[in-house]
Amino acid sequence: MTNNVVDLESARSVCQQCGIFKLCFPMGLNMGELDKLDSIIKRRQPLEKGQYLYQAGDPFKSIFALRSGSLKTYLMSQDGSEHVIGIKMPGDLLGLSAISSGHFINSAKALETSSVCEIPYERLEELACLIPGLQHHLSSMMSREIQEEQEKVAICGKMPAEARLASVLVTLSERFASRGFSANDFNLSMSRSDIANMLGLAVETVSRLFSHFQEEGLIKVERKHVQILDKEKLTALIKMN
Amino acid sequence: MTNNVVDLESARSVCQQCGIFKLCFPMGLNMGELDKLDSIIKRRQPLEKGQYLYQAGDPFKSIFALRSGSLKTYLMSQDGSEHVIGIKMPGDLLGLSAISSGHFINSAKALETSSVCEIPYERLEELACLIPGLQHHLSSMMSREIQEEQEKVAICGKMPAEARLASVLVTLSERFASRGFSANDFNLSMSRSDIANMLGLAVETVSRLFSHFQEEGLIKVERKHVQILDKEKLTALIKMN
DNA sequence: CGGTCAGTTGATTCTTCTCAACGGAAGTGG
DNA sequence: CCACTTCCGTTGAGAAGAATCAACTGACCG
Repeated sequence: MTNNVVDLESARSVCQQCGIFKLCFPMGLNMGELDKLDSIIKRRQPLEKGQYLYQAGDPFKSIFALRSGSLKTYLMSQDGSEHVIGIKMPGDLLGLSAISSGHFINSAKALETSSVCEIPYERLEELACLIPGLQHHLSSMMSREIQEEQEKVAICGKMPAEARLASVLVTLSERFASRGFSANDFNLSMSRSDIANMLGLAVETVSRLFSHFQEEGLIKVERKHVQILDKEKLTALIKMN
Repeated sequence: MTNNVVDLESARSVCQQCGIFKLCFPMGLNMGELDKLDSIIKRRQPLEKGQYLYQAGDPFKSIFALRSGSLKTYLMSQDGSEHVIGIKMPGDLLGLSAISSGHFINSAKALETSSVCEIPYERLEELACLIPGLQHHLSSMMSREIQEEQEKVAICGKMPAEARLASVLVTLSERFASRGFSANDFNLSMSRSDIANMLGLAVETVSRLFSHFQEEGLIKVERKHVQILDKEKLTALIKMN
C-alpha cells in the first residue's frame, strides 16, 4: 500500500470507499453530510461464522449495515425452535424491527465471516433531523423492508413447494446481481435446512426439489454452489397455489 | 349541536377528540405540535364497503390512518388473483410500504363503511424534522409493521392450518381489546374466503376449522359473529408444524 | 480414521386441496 | 311481497402434495 492510497483514504470518508456505497445508507448525501454520518458509524470486528450480531431480547441501541458476508435472521418460538425469517446480504440493514419495542425481536447469526457497520440509533435520529435526505432514506429503507416482508407472506402462504424454492433462487440471483456479483453462478451461504425452514418446508422436500430442478436442466447444483441455467423456466415456476 | 360543542371543537384539535387518539400518530406530542400535525391531516369522506382507499400502482402521496371501520390490504399477482396481506383496524396506518417506491404496492379495500385520515407524506416529513418525537413515532410505527409482517411469515410458513386460524382469532381478539372493544365477542368484517386467502388455506379448510373449534367448545360462531369461549385452549393450538 | 453432521433418496402417512353438492342469506326485479 | 338469482358458507369424498420415518452417502473435523 503506497502513501498515495493512504492519503486518499484519509481524504475520503470510509463510507465512500465502501464497496457497497450505493446500496447502503449514504445515498444522495453531500460530502459534509456524509462526513457527519460517517463520524457516528462504528466499524466492528468481523463476525465469525456462527457468531451472533444480536439475539432476541438484547436491548436495542443500534441498527447495523452489512458490509460483507451474510447473516440469517430468525425468530425463536417458545419451544426453542428456530424460524428463519430471511438472509441478509451486503448493503442490507439489520435491526429495523427493534426500533419500536427497544429490544431485538429476532436474532441475527453470521453464516460466514461478515463485517458490519454499527449505527447508533439515537445519534442517527438526531442526524436525521439535520439532514432531511437521511430521514427520507431511513424511512424508505424501512418501507422497502415492509414491502419485502409482505411479499414473503404471499410466497410462504400461498405457493406450492416448487414455486417457493424457485422464488428463493430467482430472488437470490437478483440480489447477487444488484450487488455486482454473478446472477447465474453463486454460492449459497445457508444450509439446506435453513432454506427449508425459511420456506416452511421439510429439508427432504428442498433436497428433492434441488434434484428435480437439476434433472430438468433449470439449475446445476453441487452442495452450496448453484448455477442457474434456465432463468426463464425457473421464473415461470413461481406461481401461486 | 350546541354552540358549546362547537367552541369545544375549535379549542381542541380534531385529533384530540378522536376516539383512537392513543393508538394513532399524535402519541407524546405537546399541544403546539399536535396542532401542527392536525393542520396537515385531511379528513376524508367515509369509504363505503367495497370502495378502494388506494390501488396497487397508484402514485403515493399520503399515508392514511384508519379511524373507524376496517379494510383489507392485498397484493395482486400477474394472473389477477388476490393475496390478502392483512386486515386493518382503527388506529392502524396504511400505505407505509409505498414510501420507498413512490407508488402503492398493495391495494386497500373497505370491508365496511370506514373513515380514514389522510396524511400528506411530504408535509409529514417536513414536520418530522421540526418535531423529533414525531419522527421517532413514525419510525416506530414502521418498525412495528416490519415486526408484525415477520411474525406473519412465521405463521403462514410454518404453522398447520389449525394453528393459523387459532392465531388469527387470538390476534383479532387482542386487537379488539386494545381498541376498547370486547376481546371475546366480536364480528369478523372479512369473509371466510378473505381469511382463507390471508392464511394460505382453502375456504373449505377454514370453514371446517370453524366447525371443529365450535364442536370442541373453543368458540361459538354464527356467520360473522364470533365468541371466544376458551382462549387458553385456543392459544395452546398456536404451535409450529 | 472413526465420528458427526449435512445432504440425498425411497416408502409410507397425513394433512390439506380439489371437486362436487347443498342450504341458506342477501339482494334484485317484477 | 314474492320469485329468482347469486353469493357465501358448510359438508362429504377422493386426490395430491408435502411431512415423516428410515436408511444411506459423502464431507468435514478432530
